[in-house]
Amino acid sequence: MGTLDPSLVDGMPPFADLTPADLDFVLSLAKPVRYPKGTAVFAQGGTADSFFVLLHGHLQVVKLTPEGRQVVLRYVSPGEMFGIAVQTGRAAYPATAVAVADSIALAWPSDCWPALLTRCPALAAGIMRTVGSRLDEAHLRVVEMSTQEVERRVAHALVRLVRQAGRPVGEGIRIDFPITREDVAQMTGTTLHTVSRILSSWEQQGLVESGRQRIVVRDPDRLFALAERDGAR
Amino acid sequence: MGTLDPSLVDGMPPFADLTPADLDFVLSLAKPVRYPKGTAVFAQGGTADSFFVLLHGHLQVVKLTPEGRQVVLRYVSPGEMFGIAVQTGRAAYPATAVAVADSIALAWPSDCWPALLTRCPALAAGIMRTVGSRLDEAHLRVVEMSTQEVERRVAHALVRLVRQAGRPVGEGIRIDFPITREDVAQMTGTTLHTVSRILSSWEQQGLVESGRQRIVVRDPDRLFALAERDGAR
DNA sequence: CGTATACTTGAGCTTCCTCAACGACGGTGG
DNA sequence: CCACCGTCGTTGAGGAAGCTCAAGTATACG
Repeated sequence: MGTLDPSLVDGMPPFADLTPADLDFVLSLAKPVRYPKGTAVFAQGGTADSFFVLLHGHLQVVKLTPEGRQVVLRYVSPGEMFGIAVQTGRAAYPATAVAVADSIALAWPSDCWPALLTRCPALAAGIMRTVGSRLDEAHLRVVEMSTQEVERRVAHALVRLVRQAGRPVGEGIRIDFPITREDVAQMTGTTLHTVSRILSSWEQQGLVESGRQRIVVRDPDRLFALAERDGAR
Repeated sequence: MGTLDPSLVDGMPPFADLTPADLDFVLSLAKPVRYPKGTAVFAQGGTADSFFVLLHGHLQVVKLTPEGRQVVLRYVSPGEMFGIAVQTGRAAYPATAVAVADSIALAWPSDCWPALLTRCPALAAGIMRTVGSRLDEAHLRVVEMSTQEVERRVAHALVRLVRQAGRPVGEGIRIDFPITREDVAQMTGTTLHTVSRILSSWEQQGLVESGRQRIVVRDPDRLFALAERDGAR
């Protein structure tokens, strides 16, 4: 059995700076795995025995509170690493990753991380950058939740989704995976009712066009303005 | 001029695993700097030309929004690293660090990080763990702000402060640096008024005892229960 | 002793959540 | 192909948590 095609991870930040030989080595340790829609890649609290790069599809990363409430931490798009708990010295995954569309990921066993690291020290820097930008995003979200009202937070969430998983369609940009009002609510710390009202209002203003598990942004500029601009009506 | 006393960083996680010789090397590149109360160690947006370990005192790390609102990201206590932006590949500090008490820090020039890394690769893992746990904390805070009411968030903030900077006094544990209602509000995403009301109410219940820039927790157990327990009164 | 900064407390109001009911879409099986 | 049913979405009414506005009071520092 040959090694995987290097073009699979073409241009993915952590692997971009590797020599072809090193890349081959890295890929030789990985296994591609399919995750049909609805299946979990790993579960919060489970032993962190692998880390991943998403090749195809979309994942939702959720955190469950002791009281049973869910919060969506982020969505994973192709090209992104996820499940990188070993690298941060954690034995267990701090959240659950679920495929929201049929997905394929490359999986590395956690215990090959030391070998990878000695062979390609540059990987460490790449991971550091990744974790660093996750930290920035998390801090940004804390600031947002501390200072902005719900409508603006929802606008911001949609902007991020469009940037990350936007797919141009007829008249607008569509979020490229099924997403419910409840999902958006769990991203923004509100309720599905409030999200529904906001989307309804935006729909009347021609800002978005949405339906069952489907959101199409028709006017990205105005949405962006809503997210960024001052409380100015 | 000799090198710094290794006992300065005794038991500080990122340096714990270094050989005495390596530790000497690391310390030879650092300079101790004093930051009187009220002065900034670095400012948000400024070039990240140094990284630090706090030796003495306490810092507040704040993020400023475009609209001019402040959010307190964390407090730094002795032994903790801070300003580690180079390590995550950032050119500028994402937040401002201000001394809330007279403080002393060890400062390394950012450009000596590569040299440090080649000499002591183990440092990378230590930093990764640090950044990883910051990420966990940030995510925890997002979850908290999404799901818990203000009183509980304030309780949680106080618990963390007690753990991190609690100093036993006569009858209780005191937060070991000046902290205002406004500061607590900026940690929890609320207003100084609400914090004031909550502390007043807790004071009447004998839970805390507080005054101008001063908070003493008299009953840590009950405070902890307030922070962790279900909405059960 | 005066002034600046921090804290307290009340009253009213806004935002958003909760509760409730209904409507619509889409997949499944007859 | 149609009817059914589960899931998702919409919308209204009421209420509560916490913010805003507004005084007024204490504490430290010069």
